[in-house]
Amino acid sequence: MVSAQPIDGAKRKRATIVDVAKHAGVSTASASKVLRNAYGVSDSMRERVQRSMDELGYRPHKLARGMRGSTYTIGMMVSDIDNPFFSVIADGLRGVVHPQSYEVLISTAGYDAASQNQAIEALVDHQMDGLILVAPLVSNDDLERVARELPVVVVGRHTSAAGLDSVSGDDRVGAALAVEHLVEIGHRRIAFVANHQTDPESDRPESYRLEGFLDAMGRHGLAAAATIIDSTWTLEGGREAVHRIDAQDEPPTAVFAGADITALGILSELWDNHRQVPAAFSLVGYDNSRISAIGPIALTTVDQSGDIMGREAGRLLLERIAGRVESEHLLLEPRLVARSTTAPPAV
Amino acid sequence: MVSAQPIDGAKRKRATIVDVAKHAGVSTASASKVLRNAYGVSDSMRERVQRSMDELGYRPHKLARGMRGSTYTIGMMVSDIDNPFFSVIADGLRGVVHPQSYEVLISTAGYDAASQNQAIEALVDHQMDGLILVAPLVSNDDLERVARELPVVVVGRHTSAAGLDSVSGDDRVGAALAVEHLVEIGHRRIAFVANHQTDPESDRPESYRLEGFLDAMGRHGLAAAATIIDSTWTLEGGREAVHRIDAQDEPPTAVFAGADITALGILSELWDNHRQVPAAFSLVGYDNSRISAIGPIALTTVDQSGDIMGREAGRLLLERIAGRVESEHLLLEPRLVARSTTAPPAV
DNA sequence: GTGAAAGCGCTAACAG
DNA sequence: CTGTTAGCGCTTTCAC
Repeated sequence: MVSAQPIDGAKRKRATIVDVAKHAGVSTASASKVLRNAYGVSDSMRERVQRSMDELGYRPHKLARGMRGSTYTIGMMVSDIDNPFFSVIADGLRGVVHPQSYEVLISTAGYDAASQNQAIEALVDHQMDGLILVAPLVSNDDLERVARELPVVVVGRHTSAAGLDSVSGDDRVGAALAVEHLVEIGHRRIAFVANHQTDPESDRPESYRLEGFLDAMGRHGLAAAATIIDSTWTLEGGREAVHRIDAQDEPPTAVFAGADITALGILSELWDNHRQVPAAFSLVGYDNSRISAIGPIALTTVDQSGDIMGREAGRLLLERIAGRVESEHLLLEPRLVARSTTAPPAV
Repeated sequence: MVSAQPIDGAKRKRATIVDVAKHAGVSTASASKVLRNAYGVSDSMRERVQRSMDELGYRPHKLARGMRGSTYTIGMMVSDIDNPFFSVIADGLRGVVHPQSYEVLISTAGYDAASQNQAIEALVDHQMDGLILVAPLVSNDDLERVARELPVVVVGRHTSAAGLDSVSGDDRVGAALAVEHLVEIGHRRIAFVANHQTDPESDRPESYRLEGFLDAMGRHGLAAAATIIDSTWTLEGGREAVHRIDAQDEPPTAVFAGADITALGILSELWDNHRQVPAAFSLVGYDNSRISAIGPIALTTVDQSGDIMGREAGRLLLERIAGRVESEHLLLEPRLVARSTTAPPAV
């Protein structure tokens, strides 16, 4: 009354490592070693087990692996799946981790700290081997807490949180690039659309871009000609910004939108009122999202090379999974992409 | 030499169900029942266990749950994270499954059957409770194979595969809508940009849209005025289509692009050559992606209400997880969104 | 209504 | 170099 035999004809279950081991006539431990490319297996055994795995169509059970070892899966948190910038990052990331037989699973988290924390927890609960957090809105404390549990790389946010890596664009330099370009073609009165959607924390890109804008204006003796338009970095925020800009006593001849999506909103609102860019004013975005290149848009913008960010983030994360403990913080050089929304002022 | 006491001061581990049970002074089995809202627990016990969970900050371990029961996670496969249509679906989906305490994890799979199959396997290996497959490019056989393993809902593809549900737009009707609109404002010579990027399988949206286009043209006695432009549904494909259109003996006065992204490519190419829409020809897209609404684009297009698709897909999947076995196939009514890229022909 | 005990598929010690 | 044996945290019979 001990031996249990599988009832054939019933829904055939997936092969397990026990089946493989039995089929190859070895112990499960050995089969496991082959699976993990671990040390101490003879070539003949490796081959035999491999063949059994193939024959049985064996695929390891991620969950079971995760219970003891690792899941070979890395989790990526993004606010929104529909962000061209995020998608480039994801591509870059996959490019470096796939060859190492890691997979990427994405969790979309929305734009508030609470739901982002929840999304991060979900990833942790799934026993990911490491996390890529893209432009997270959670506090540094939260970041550090997560980083104590598993390897974390933050992308697109200059964080001072300890115990994790980060890679982001040099937003200060990027903003300066936009200013230089506008000043060079003759603009003086320049407005910056600031993002105040979220709890302003000093290490967020928007803060650095604002700072970079103000510094650059100051360097050109244009501190007095700089205006800050308070809005949010969304399509709707861009539309609203137009009205705030128009309400100025001396309207600017150029607007630096801070983000492409905001610039798009501005473009839309102007268009609805039969106004043109750069006739109404010159416009610069930030991100060089794919849309910005589309003919009728042709937005002048700042590129922050998301693909490289993704690749570097993947590299750093793999290193951390492999055991590195010192933090690394990468700052990537942005570059200006001049298109048709900027022109010399009308005088 | 039996009692083991946790060494305090060491890195505090996450609370497990054993800790909760101990803390509440009940068995792990009971704790588990409370966790799962299972039958047969007294109110007093439920309350006691709940409090212990809160106090210990207990979060169940997805992997361990998945080993025996379910992971309360549903997997979503998309070709590309950067597709506005997919993102709306994802939002709709989350809207219905979150309240039931299910999470969504996304895997991006690219545009070929092989890597999509791989992405699907990855999701299965993670023991998802169900799968949402968005516009999958894999064969019906593959779909059925997966559907035998776990609940599956296909979105955006009319599939005849057995054992799964599907929800998609009525592409035939959508294409007809575009034709009606163009014919109504006076067009006769109309071109359709067809997608031949992938192995043409009869149940793909592109086939239905092509069919719908030809049928509608026929109904208006315009079969001879219909042209098919062979290209691919990408930005680049749209650009190329322009040259093929120009090469026609009698160029069409209107173009139905089959997808917004293609229309965007067309718009871009025209713009680069200083040609305008609808002056050069009227243009209709398909999808009503967010970009199409942006002022300078203002693309006339067909909306297939992705949010409803997402919601319905979630509902169907939950039903299937709950045990439904009969297949359901939903067909959603599309609707035309007329904007500025269509106008009566120049005569 | 509640609890004890047997696994889920895999990996990690440790023996041989 | 290979095999035995405990678990990982949870759910699930099945007794009580």
